[in-house]
Amino acid sequence: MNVDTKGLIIQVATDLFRKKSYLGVGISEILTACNLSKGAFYHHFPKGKEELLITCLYTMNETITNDMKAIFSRHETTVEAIESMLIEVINQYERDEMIIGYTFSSIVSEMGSLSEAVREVCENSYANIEGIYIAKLQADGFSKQMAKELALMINATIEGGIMLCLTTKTSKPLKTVSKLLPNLIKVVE
Amino acid sequence: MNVDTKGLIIQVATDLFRKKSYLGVGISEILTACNLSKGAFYHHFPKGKEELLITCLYTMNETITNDMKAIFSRHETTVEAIESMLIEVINQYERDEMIIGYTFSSIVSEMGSLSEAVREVCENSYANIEGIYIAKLQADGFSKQMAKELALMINATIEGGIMLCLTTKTSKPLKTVSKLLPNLIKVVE
DNA sequence: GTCTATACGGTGATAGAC
DNA sequence: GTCTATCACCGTATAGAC
Repeated sequence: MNVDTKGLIIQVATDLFRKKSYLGVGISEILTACNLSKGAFYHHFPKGKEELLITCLYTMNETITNDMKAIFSRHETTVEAIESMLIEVINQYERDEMIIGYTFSSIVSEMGSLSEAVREVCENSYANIEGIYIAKLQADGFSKQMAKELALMINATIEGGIMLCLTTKTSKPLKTVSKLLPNLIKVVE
Repeated sequence: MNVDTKGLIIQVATDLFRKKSYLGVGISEILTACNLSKGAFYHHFPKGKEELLITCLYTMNETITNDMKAIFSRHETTVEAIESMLIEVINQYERDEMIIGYTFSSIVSEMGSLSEAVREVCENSYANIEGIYIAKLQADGFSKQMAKELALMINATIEGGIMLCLTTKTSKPLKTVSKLLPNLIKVVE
């Protein structure tokens, strides 16, 4: 019936993992939402739930970096690109009451110490995200060293801001981040 | 035998929750580590695991804010206090390979959308932490409005930095945060 | 490639003895 | 206040029919 069962599982699982965390969602729940049975699942993911998670992380990573690259190519400077990106995240959060990208922190918190494989995928995803910042910052004229440090700061602040949005159930933290983050970049510019 | 069984449970549970996340630890595991049985546990926490978590969060919050207040009273400015605080966190992380405070993000990620009660305790804890920053920033001469925004930024950046430390298994992210965060505060000072 | 049926361990939680 | 025994349920995972 369905052309791409595996794709459906990944899509539904990614959505549920974001909403209810990885450990908070069971395979049965995912399969019920997909209208599929265990047999179908273990055919596509013989190594089970963790294999599914890692696959989800890879596709998330690809989506995020593609989105970011598109935004960053449309703007002159790093500051402008980040402001534009954050506006998009904030709008999406206010619309869906859920942040659907740019963050792997929940997975790291849950699985970072339990699964080395999962931690490495997350580390790699963050490196990709910071890579985009670094390239743009260097184009802005920052030294490679400074660009690296700033990229890390930007990544940390945005991730922290997202987490505070989830904690307070408002978009205010990300709005403040969007307002003050440019100061960090401009001060050394 | 033990003078304070409830305190022991809280202590051991807090430690395990930090190491393996809330959903990743079962009650049985906590009780084995305590050398106790279900009966003892449900005597002290009749409402079960979530009640235990909330109790742990309260004591964590108290410890963190007490530690922070002690550090902040020893230093003249916000920048100095934060630098001192981060040095402590970094040293502790390099010693124990685990961050044992200043962060509720893993709990928020896991339980924020599943339990409103837990989310509210975390929100309150973050408000307490930011309150300490705000008081010091105002003593530095910042306006109330500016102090609030800066406190949020500081909180977000440090939480994000901690999360990146866990992801990369190094203390580098927090070191960079410690180095660059003062720029954010000084630029408007 | 998808189904049904099942195995088996672990979960949170309860009841009742001491 | 702590124990043992037991509960029903859900977790992941497997086997075999179609």
